[in-house]
Amino acid sequence: MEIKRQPTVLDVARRAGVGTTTVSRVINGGERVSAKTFASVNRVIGELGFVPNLAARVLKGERSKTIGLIVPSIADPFFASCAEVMQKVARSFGCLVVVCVTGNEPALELENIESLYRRVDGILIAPSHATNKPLNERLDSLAIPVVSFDQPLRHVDIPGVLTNNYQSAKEMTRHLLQHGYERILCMGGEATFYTMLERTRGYTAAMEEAGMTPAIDTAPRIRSDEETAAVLARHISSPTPPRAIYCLKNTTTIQTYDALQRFGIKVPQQIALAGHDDFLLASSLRPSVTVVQQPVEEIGRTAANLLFAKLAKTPDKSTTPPGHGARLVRLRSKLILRASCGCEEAAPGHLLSKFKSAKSAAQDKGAKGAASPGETIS
Amino acid sequence: MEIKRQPTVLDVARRAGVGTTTVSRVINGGERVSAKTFASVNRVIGELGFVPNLAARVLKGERSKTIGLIVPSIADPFFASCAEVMQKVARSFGCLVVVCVTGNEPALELENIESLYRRVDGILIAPSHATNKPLNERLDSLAIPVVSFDQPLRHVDIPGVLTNNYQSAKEMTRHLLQHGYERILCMGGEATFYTMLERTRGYTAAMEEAGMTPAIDTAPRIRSDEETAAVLARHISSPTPPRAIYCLKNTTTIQTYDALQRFGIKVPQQIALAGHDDFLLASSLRPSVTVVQQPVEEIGRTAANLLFAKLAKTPDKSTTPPGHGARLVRLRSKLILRASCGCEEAAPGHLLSKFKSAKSAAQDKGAKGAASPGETIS
DNA sequence: CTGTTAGCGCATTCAT
DNA sequence: ATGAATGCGCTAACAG
Repeated sequence: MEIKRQPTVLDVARRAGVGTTTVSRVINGGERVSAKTFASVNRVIGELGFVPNLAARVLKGERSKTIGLIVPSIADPFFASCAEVMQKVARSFGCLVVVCVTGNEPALELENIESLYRRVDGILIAPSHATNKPLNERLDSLAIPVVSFDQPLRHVDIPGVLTNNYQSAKEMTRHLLQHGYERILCMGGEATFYTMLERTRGYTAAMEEAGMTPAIDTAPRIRSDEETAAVLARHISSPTPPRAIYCLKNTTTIQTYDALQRFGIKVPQQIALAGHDDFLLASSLRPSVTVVQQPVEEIGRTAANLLFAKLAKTPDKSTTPPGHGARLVRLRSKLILRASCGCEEAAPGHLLSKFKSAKSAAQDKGAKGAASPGETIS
Repeated sequence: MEIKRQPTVLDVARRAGVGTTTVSRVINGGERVSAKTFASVNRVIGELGFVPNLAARVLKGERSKTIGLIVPSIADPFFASCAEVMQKVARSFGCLVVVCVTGNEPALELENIESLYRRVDGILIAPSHATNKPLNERLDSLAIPVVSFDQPLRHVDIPGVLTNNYQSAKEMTRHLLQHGYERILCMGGEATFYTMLERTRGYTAAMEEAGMTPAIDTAPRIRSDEETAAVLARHISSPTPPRAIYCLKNTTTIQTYDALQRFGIKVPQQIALAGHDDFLLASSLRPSVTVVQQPVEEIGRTAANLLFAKLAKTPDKSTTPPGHGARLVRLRSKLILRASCGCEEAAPGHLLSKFKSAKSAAQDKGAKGAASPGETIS
């Protein structure tokens, strides 16, 4: 465990009998260096365990090889999955990712941007409010590439990746209507967010298109389990109880599902249910839950790639603000029709027989290591 | 949108009519500076929008105000929740968090450590293998504080936070035994990990204590849905099918639960189920799922605090390796007894009446936009 | 192909 | 209480 000072380019240079420039060239790919010196310098680098000091590089105007990710919450499965892919994309570009969570508080969003600024090469952000003026302006003046996802940034020249919230909400509502349900309630919290607004719009459009009266019950803040249950109870007890419910967001869907269970209400026989955003176990619940599924990983990958594309276009050190070319990429969500909306449950029956045949095949070492390669994470 | 060069201490100094030293003093708290100059310098800083350049500071030997977090996956709810608290703790210390995911691959773990080294002030790591030699040694030679969590690091002087996996697995198995089940199967993937090993040990101990024969079916890698189903099918079809199943990890629990549903097997009547690690919706499923619940947030908070405690002890710039004082903090998990193990389901009945009273009070505008501000309802 | 040299922006001795 | 000068480690002119 040597506590010696970390070796520098100068140490390497001396030991290799060359100048510091040559060392610098070698660690940067070895342009304009003879194969011989290249090799010998590289050897010395190995011997000394030399690692270039990033701070010094950055000070010289090089990139920090780090990008920032700003999300409302990293514990939220949606953002967690996004972060995972983004991290992978970043690593493929030799970049690290620093994660900031905002809890959807504009003040924290701004604060995070400040602490990220001049420490990262670019920023990926899932803003809480599309029209946050100070945020928009600050991001616009940043001189490093920014890409938004999940929600767009209005009024500024910043590209973003989002899904067709409006369209898919409309389709889901239509589907509910096709089941013959007339009174369809739209429930959710965080009603002020862009995504929620879009979904509400889609719901309303489908209802009006069918000549039905939209019934929307949202709250500005995310609702607790108990709040959701109380709201639901009120609607159920009303003279015109809903025949179906469309939830704007997966936590609402889960809370609603849970409350319906507790109330002893049969889904979908008494009240049908559909939600926006898929969630783990949605297919394992009985009844399984019908949802609009967003292409989460694709969102993350697309946003990250967009950012690195901008980074690639802007030569190092150029302080030039990201040129005009803002684009909104809109990805398509899918309707996953399961049982809670009234569609047939995928025959739950005794599928055991299906696996019986596997029995002999897997009889080897207790199925040990019979791992199918990669990407299992679905 | 000024594209001007970022202001430096020199710019501030000139404009304020003082020397750079004074500016430096001001931005570092203002020791040895008259109140008057302090104020005037501060004003200029505001006017110019001056922000100290971190790279230059780091180059001078200051801290980077950044910590690294290395986890197998950030999409995993357990690590995502940890990350969220850690991020919060870090921010309270003015630090950012860079997240690296390893997919449990030792090579990536090492690679991440290298890319983090000399860019962060400390590292939080959830190692995949407690006894990974190169990893242990590298971490030990790092000269910056390291704290492990979820799994310990063996053979090195590095503190860690973990839960009583052995004990809680034993208790859960005992509970299953108390239900009168005799053949209890222990299932899981990633069998080589410390946490899994500990849980397996606990299960075995409880079984042997009761004079039962342990039956363990694990795989070195995490299993896919289909693999789990196949493994399960084999056991069920065997001459001595299990009466209960203890799953080592939440994904396994979910997969098993799902497979049992598909097989049309009644839980817990035909086969009882219990798992290690709680998960979202475990209480909403019917039957609800009995689990060992780890204090996730507490793990994250404790680990982060441990790291910052070490950071506080080591004065800036000191290259002194973290002194000896490694401690393992062991947090207690809880048994959450729900229905899948055979315990009574919390009466699902028609609790609607409980909420009926809210009806009249909320009868206003057809519930449209009748969003009660925040938490009023409770 | 290779070496010398001058900063990048800041904290810091050492004078004053 | 304040300032001038120095160097952290690296890259990029600019010679050779």
